[in-house]
Amino acid sequence: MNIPSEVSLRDPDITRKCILDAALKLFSQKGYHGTNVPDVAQEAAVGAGSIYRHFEDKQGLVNALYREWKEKFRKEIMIPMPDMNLSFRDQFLELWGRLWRFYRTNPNATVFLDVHAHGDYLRAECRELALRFEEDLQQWIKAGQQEKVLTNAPPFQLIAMVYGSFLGLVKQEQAGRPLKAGEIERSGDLAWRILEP
Amino acid sequence: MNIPSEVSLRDPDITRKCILDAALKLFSQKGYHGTNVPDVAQEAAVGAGSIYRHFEDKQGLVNALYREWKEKFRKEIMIPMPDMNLSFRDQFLELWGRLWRFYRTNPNATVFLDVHAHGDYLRAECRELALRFEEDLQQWIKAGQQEKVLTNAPPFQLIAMVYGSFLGLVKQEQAGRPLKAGEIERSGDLAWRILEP
Amino acid sequence: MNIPSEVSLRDPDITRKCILDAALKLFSQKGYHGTNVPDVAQEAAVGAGSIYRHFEDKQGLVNALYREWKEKFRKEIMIPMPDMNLSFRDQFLELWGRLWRFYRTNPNATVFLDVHAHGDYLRAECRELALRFEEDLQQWIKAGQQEKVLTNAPPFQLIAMVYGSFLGLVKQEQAGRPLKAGEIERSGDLAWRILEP
Amino acid sequence: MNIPSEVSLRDPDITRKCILDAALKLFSQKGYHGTNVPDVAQEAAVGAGSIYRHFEDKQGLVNALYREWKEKFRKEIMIPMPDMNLSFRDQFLELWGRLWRFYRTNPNATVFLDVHAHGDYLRAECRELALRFEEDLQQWIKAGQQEKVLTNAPPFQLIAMVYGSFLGLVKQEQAGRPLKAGEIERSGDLAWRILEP
DNA sequence: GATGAATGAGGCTTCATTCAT
DNA sequence: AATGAATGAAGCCTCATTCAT
Repeated sequence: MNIPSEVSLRDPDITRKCILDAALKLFSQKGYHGTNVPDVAQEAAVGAGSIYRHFEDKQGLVNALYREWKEKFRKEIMIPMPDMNLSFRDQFLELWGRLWRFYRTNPNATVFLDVHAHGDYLRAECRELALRFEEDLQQWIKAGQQEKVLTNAPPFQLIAMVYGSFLGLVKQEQAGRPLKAGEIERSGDLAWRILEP
Repeated sequence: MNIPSEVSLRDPDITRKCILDAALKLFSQKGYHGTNVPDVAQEAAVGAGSIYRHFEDKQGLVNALYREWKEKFRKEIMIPMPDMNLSFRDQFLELWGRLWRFYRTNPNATVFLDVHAHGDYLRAECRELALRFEEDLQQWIKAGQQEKVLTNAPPFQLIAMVYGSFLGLVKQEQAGRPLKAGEIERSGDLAWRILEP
Repeated sequence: MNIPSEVSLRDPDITRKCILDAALKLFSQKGYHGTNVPDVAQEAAVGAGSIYRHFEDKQGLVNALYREWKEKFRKEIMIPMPDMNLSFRDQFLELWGRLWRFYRTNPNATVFLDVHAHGDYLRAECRELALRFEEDLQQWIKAGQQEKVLTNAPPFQLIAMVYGSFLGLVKQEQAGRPLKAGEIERSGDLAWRILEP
Repeated sequence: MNIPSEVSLRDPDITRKCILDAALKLFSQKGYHGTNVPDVAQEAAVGAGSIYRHFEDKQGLVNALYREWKEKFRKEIMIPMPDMNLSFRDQFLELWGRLWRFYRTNPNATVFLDVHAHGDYLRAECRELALRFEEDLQQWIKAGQQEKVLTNAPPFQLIAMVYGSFLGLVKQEQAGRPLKAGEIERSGDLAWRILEP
């Protein structure tokens, strides 16, 4: 009854990658509920049914996407931790630079991770990933606070303010106001001020 | 004097208010596409059809909601501008305090305005509202920069970083980690550092 | 976006009845999996969505249908039980006559109850209904066996053979070979022989 | 003499048999529309595509299955016809015994033939098979009626009642209430009564 | 001949919207 | 003005079928 108009010979892993890339683009632009599966399929240039060969369902797709990117994000930002012989300021500037590198390389992923951080379609496992990441950062902050080279405030709040600053700038870029090279460096100086003793 | 022989059981304006409140709650929690009209009606304790008597359609509802709250937000934050005889630092702390007052009084609205700031269901008119607001803030920043009491960086970026910090803290609260009274004040100090010369 | 082409003013209970009747017809003819919901809607002359206003889903629909008809069947066959002053033969012939009356009045329902008796989409509650019915019949058989006016064999088996005979004849009718009036009566005589001592 | 240099790993006929067996199991349990082709393939431990190498399509598969089993059924029940020197009662008991032997050897097939006897996916050829079988039985009945050793009623109806009784007992077994050896024999006595003059 | 990933029509279900009451 | 049952387009998902390997 159904005649596939074109049979792809792609490696299954490549098909999976195409789907994830298409989903990333659409989810980051239109959100989870605003994106529909057939559109993801079209963007990925696969049949709608193929998505279900690689993912349980739409929810399984966001969760896989979130997990993959959150993990990638964590690794690129946190591993390896900046050289502890550097000053905390320089360590911070390194982290800030990594954030920007990640964003510039993966703008959609950066937006996606922000927008989907609290959807009720994310499974517990994904929420824990996010938590674990913040706890690692917290350790770093606490160390600096004990050395009196970071200001004294609840670590979670410092993280929230610094990462919030970063996301604020990201939204500027997304709205069509990109930062120039020097401005990015400058923004690191400004963000560092939040943390200074 | 005429005494109405029959008094409508519900003031239409009250019905409208109920709908807007219900929509605010649901839109802020589940997003535009994740919220459906019958649920808004139920939350508002009105019939589904009644929504269409007060708003063109679902899109008309978000737009009205966004306009009303963005306007309210603008007024509560910007009007009147802090006393220009105060130091810029104190002016800023006043603005930061207003942000927190607004958030604590209207947490759903604060989240709503953030989450829906870039939906493609927002009509141009709403986007302009947001822009105009930022331009007013920009003026304030530029004035400070000319007086050399605010750091030199593109005003839009400073706004983005400061408001981003605020939103970062708001997300912390939404995630169940509320700031104590002293911490809010402290956060103002920290945010101010971004703007210092 | 959607404009109902025709708005029905039917009493909701009537709509529900129309859906049940349409479902009975199609389920009995094509089975559960062979019947699709839009077809039921069309047969019932309602919109496809309306079915979900009255029933949880397709499974909820079969279950409701099965429950209603199994109950109706039980009442028409078993209530009131034939006069116990009659001979068991006459009691049986009365029951056999009721079966035929039920079938002739509700041929689709008779087939439906047979075909769907063991579907794994039937909820436990429905299966119990069927069981309870058989247990009542069993009581009647056991009474006759104690009076030595019914043959001695496991009651369940006697029920199975007699009701099987009835269903065999029903299938003949469904295949286009209806029994004439006298033949129905005759079939009662023949079926009775199974039960005779 | 030629020795094949390479022996096919699987005899095609065996593959075909595996598919038919898997289909029999699933079709008998879940019906035609309730069974899907990939599941048949998995049950048969073959690739989904292999089914289409042996059968036209899903409909071709049921039809082949029905034809094979109906034919096997006919042969096991009717060939050779019981010794005509036996009394009709003994001839009947022989047939009844064959029915039970067939069922006990092929329970799925027995259920399958019953459940799928009237599906509209069966091609005319299959329906005729069923008809021809009944006509043969009819001949046997008519002969007995002419000898006045079988009761006088339309042969089709007698067949329907007797075979209906058999199916009723089969359904009991399928429902988990198996007949003991003596009860099967007993059921033959009871079924015979339907036919007695 | 066998495989199984890919396909997309079609099934089940949701929900924005209407309108008779 | 308010209601809420009804509607049907559109979304999510299944599965019969194909074909490159």
